[in-house]
Amino acid sequence: MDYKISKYDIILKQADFDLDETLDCGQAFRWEKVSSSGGVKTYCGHYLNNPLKISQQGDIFIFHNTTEDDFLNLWASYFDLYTDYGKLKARFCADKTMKEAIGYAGGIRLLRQDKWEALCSFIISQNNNIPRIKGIISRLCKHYGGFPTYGDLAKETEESLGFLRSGFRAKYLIDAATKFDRGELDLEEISKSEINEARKSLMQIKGVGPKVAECALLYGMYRVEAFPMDVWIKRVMKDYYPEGLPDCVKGFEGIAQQYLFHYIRTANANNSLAD
DNA sequence: TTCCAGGCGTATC
DNA sequence: GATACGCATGGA
Repeated sequence: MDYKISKYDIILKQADFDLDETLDCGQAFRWEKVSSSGGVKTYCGHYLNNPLKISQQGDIFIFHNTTEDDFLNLWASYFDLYTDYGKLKARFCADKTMKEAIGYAGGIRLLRQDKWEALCSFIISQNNNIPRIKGIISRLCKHYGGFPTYGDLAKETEESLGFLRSGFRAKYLIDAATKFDRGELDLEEISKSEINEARKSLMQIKGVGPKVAECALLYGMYRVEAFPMDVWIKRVMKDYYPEGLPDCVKGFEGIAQQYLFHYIRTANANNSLAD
């Protein structure tokens, strides 16, 4: 990794990385763009309630007020910096559609998020839109002074979570929290299970179906072979891959999915403008 | 006003 | 196992 320490900051030179494409592409919901001017963009957010302010100018990144220890142990892992995306992208580009998708947003990286937070986030995501998902999670974190533990949520009721305005999803959050709090399910164990076993375990939670389970596995447990099928990816499959995914993404379907999700949504937005 | 959003539970066949 | 429908909320 090509980085140096400058007073209280870490300065990193990193290819295949863009903050907008990675932090605002619907995989994480707690990052906020705080400024963008003169080619420098800055985001603030958290991993496991550790705060970070990060800036980007081209392929140079500044991790503000960060120790080398935190950079190497927390953030390099969170941003998946130990994975060679150049190599992955080259492999994916054997497919024409993948090549085009990567051309739209080659700076997407799969974040290694917290298991519990990712599960909750995607329970909240169902039949919902991204701005409102962010609003609900923001109210949740504001209320608890950080992302709540499952112990915190296990104490709540549908009524006491009314402030979230999360609708029918509140009871699903409580059911998940209760199952982990009582030890009926174990996130560490699930993350190490064979993937079909893991899917089955997660789907014991009310409000967790195939899609949410797949997201929890991909975004919270870095199971890159998981492939969440939402309304957008269903369109991709219908329009581009009626015969199924190409061989070149095998084993990394989840990372390929990130590029495809961004691609179909961007293409759709552009078509809407043209209509 | 109506439609839709990174789906799922339930009822019905 | 497949298919239809309701669901809370709020932005477009």
